[in-house]
Amino acid sequence: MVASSTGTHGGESLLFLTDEQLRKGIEAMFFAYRAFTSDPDRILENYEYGRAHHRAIHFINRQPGLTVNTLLTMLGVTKQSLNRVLRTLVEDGLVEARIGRRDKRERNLFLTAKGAELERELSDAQRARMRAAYRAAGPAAVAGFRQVLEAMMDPDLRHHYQSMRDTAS
Amino acid sequence: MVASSTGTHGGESLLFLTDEQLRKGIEAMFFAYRAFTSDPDRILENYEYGRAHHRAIHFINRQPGLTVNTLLTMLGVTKQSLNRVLRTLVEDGLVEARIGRRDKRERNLFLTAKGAELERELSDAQRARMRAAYRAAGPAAVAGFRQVLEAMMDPDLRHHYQSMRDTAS
DNA sequence: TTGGAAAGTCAACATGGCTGACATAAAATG
DNA sequence: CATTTTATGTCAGCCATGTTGACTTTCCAA
Repeated sequence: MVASSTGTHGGESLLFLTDEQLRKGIEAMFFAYRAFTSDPDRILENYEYGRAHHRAIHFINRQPGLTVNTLLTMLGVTKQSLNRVLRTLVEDGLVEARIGRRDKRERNLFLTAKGAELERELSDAQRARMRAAYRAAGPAAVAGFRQVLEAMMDPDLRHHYQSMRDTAS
Repeated sequence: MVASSTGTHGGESLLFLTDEQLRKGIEAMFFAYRAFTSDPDRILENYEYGRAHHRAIHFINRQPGLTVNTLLTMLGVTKQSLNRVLRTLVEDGLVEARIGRRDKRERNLFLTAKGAELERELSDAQRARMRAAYRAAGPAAVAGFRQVLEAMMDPDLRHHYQSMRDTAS
């Protein structure tokens, strides 16, 4: 632990809220996110796909059968933008778009076996880095990591994050 | 199922390293980073600048007088890409590129008063979110947050991160 | 029956990555 | 001094992925 920033009994040091500490946090986000995306990006160079395809595949895998609209709000892009990506994934047989049973206007999205295979390759790489970082930092740090990230999210997106099935995979 | 990886053999619970936990971490990074960039992005819409300009301004502010090459490696883009951004910033009087004293081939980059002003506006917004997240999560969580992010970085970029002037702690 | 929602599509445009090629000035090296 | 290397800048073009706007089809629901 950062000793100096934890010395807060009644006196409230709040050293961890200095502009300098906040700036360190900002840069940590920048550099870590770069690393975080680099592994899948490297893999995707071998395919005709990009980061946008990865994101779509990730969320379809996470929540099989989700509708286009749901995916849209999770990704935070326009339907035109997503559609361009989704179309190639469907054409290439990585994603299946089944007409909704209740509501036939909706499309429920699923990964095919081929799609699941790519998803695994991408997420394996990403998990490997995450696992190494988690292991190096330890359980307590991981808890803090998650707490801060969750507090940083916009409330509506936080709901998407929290609503994840915690038992899956 | 993750059940197998929840096994607590040896007494040390590695529950935080299950695939499910790692996936939560991956999504936390995604959603948090989205939020993290949203505030400056919103501000930049009022100007003719984008995220790339923000990043350049950020690092020039952090390390006044740094060379183009240094900035290049920190940002991890090509010189053509950076130059496009840097040129507009210099033309618009936000950045000054002074010829190096020791080595006249080099350009030392500085923010002008106008550049510093925009930097402050952008980083104020970003810090505000970071501060709120830090405050909500507390000092111990912040320490863990930083530990995990640092462990996640590529070693060479980690050096850039660590070499920051760190006045506090 | 009609209005609105879900999805798909076309077109056009902006940003910001990339590669490749080339120019200039200055440092470094033989 | 001559040559090579380095730091920077620039032009041209390509690609991925974001945007807005307009329009269609299908279908649910009031």
